[in-house]
Amino acid sequence: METKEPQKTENYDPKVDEPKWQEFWHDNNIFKFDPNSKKEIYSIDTPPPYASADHLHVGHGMHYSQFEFVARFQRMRGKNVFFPMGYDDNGLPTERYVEKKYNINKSKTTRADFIKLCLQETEKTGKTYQDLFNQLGFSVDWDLLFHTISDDARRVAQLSFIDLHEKGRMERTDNPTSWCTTCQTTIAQADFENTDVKSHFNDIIFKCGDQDLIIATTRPELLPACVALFHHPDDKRYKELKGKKARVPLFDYEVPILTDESVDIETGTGLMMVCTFGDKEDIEKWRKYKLDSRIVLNENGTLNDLARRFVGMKTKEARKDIIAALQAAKLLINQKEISHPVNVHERCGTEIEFMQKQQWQIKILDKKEDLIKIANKVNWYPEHMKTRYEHWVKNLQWDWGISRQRYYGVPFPVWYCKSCGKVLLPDKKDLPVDPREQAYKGNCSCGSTDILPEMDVMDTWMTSSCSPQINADWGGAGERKNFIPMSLRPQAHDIIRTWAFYTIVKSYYHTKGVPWKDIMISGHGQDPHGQKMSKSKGNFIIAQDVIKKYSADAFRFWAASVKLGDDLPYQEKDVLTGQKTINKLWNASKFSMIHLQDFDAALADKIVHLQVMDKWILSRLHRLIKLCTDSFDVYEYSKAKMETEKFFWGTFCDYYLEICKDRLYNPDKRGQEARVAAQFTLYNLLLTTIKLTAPIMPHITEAIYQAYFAAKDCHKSIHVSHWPEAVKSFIDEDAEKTGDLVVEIIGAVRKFKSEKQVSLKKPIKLVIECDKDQQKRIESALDDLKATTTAAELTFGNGTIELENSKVKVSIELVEEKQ
RNA sequence: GGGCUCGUAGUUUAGCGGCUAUAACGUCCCGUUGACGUCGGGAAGGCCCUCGGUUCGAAUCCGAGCGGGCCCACCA
Repeated sequence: METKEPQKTENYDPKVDEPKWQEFWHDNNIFKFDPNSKKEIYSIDTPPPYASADHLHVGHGMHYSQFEFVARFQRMRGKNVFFPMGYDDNGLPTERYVEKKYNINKSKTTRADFIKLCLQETEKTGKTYQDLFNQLGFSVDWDLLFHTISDDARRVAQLSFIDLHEKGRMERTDNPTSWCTTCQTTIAQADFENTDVKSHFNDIIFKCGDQDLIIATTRPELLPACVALFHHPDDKRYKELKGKKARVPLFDYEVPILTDESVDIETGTGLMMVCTFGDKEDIEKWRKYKLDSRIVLNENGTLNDLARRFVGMKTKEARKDIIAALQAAKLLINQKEISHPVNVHERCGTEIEFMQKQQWQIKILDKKEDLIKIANKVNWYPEHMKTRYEHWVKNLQWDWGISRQRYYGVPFPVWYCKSCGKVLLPDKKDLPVDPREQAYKGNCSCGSTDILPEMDVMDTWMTSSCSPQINADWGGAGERKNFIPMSLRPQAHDIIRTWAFYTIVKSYYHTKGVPWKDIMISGHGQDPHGQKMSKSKGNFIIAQDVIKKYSADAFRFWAASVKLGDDLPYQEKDVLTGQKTINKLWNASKFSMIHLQDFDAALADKIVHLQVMDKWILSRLHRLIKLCTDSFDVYEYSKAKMETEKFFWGTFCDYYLEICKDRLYNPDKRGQEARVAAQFTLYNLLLTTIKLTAPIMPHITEAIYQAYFAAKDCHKSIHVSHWPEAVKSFIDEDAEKTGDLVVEIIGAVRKFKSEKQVSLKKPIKLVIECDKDQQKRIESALDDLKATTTAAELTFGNGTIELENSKVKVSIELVEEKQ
């Protein structure tokens, strides 16, 4: 294949050059995964974003950039990088997005129309994401793109269902479950979110014979659902109530009065009303004491005729009216304003209700210990994120309900026999199937042909939790064997309880193994004041806007400035610093390239006699290589970036470039050998520096590589070139000591000139007082030192003088220039 | 209420047992240096949240507290 050569430019302009290099990578298949390669595979379980956004904010860009650094590093390390992109375009998030955008809801449209709309939006958002990822310079292999609504992903999710069913992990129950009255579907514990709600504690009178019993409740609208009163067995106030019945006010029927240890004597009046179902406690007691069912809530959140004259009202409305009615009947004796946290559905903010529904669950509560153990076999970066996982698993209260009474999701591969009730599963090789659209092949074993499809779809996490299996094309024609565990799962910390957890559940149940070797967990990008970004708050900073204004490399520079796992406030000034760094890299390279025109890298290796300042900086460089490599290996890209930046700007540019100039410009004075030594050093310095920077700032480093190094370093792109090796023989402590001393003297001279307010070019007379060892050192770099400090004269005094870091005293005089 | 995490110059941060405690941005002063003014040099700026403890020695380790962020529990 012929390499396309982009046109070389004199100046580097990210607005023009970044898209050019992106095209270059694309045209030359730089990031293509090679299934036939013998190289070690490094596979990334890329987070498939929900197809439910018009724009992505800088936090998304930050998170995705952080593991993109890793992909580029591993590629340069010689790995065969499997870096896919996926879109999580099935399920409730997409449905909600569509409902909001078109102001519709599932009950007001047909399934077919709704699905069509979802698919259409899915495609649009896919395009938005692809644009962003391309603009950021993402090194994904787009041929590996997957959609969770695709046939392949459906097949995997259905295969997963059937496998779990076979393994006895799948259960169909009609246990009361959490329900969203807006989305009108069952939901899982992981879909909850907490918000503080202002409400009232209402003290309401129940009658027990002639006695008034006062119960405190926040949910008077559930009075018609009341099935019992409870108090603590040791509560003296209510001892004599045992075995008696109480009359429910307004609705006028009797409920038993029972005792249970779990009732808190201190809370409210110590008397508790149990309904079907107000909360989890109600469900427990209902089950434990086999209480009556008085289901008063409809699926859409209105009350049914058990509510008598309040029938048809929504809960909030009924609450108001029932309180008014109680007041009128003098049955409400007190009302206290409170604020309490309430579980709401994270997709729509609706308060969670409970509903008895036939649904599929994956049993997890009986395997908590195993699920914690298996997570220990994954390397967590940063490690403390594992604690969050453990706490979540320990505190789980519900099995994983995966049924959703929705349209746009992966259908269950399930039919039921109407006569015997048997669950009928398809043949695995026929997957994916859609029982809503196609008939079951064959009859039930009982002989019946009366077969009903399952109409629900699966929870969106049912698919995304299979992302490793989707990437491995489980059950597909091109199934990748030995692909799992994947090398890396990158994700943000807010979805540990969902995506990380569910993926581990699946992997453990399917294979008893881990889904990946490492997991790296990013923090959140925040607004400049450390606040969470949201559209409603108006502090939403769109990633593309920043890239457009500055550049992708500058954006990535910002994204690399925080430790893995930490939240990062968006600071425009940091992006600006990135922009300046791009400029500095280009200019330092321009200078270097001019002086490297006549340099033969291949020969130089043998003949060069390095000078002490060359040895000094090369020693530093090789320490840096070691540090960067070790850092990237444990996902500490921010450390690598910071140290490289410091070295490049503060040591390479500020000192070495100044030191070597005299040798480069004046070979007649300094000798050809001294010049070649400087060239050799410069060549290695620059090439190594841009390689170390390449994962973070891929565009500018590619531009520099192509402008000079590609032909010599012999790779099509810097991003498939070899990551630098830290070579021990370059570590030279003696040279470092000398170099540091020289640098310190240069610093002293600069300070002197600055205080005298003269140009750094101004000639001086330099007298250095130091010991013999130091004198020897300085003499070994004498010409470089004189040139850099523009010292017309340099002499040594005698004796050791204690001053500054190296205990050397320097006296400096300005030399009057002859006109 | 429980857990995790963070608290260092005006801002964002490095350091995580011993240096006069990093650096960048901002501020102030200076510099027509042949890569770069998107630059170079210099300066000012810090009770390293508070209080205890461990230690010869604490920004760093431990305990308590205060204050942010996140996660979870709390709906009677």
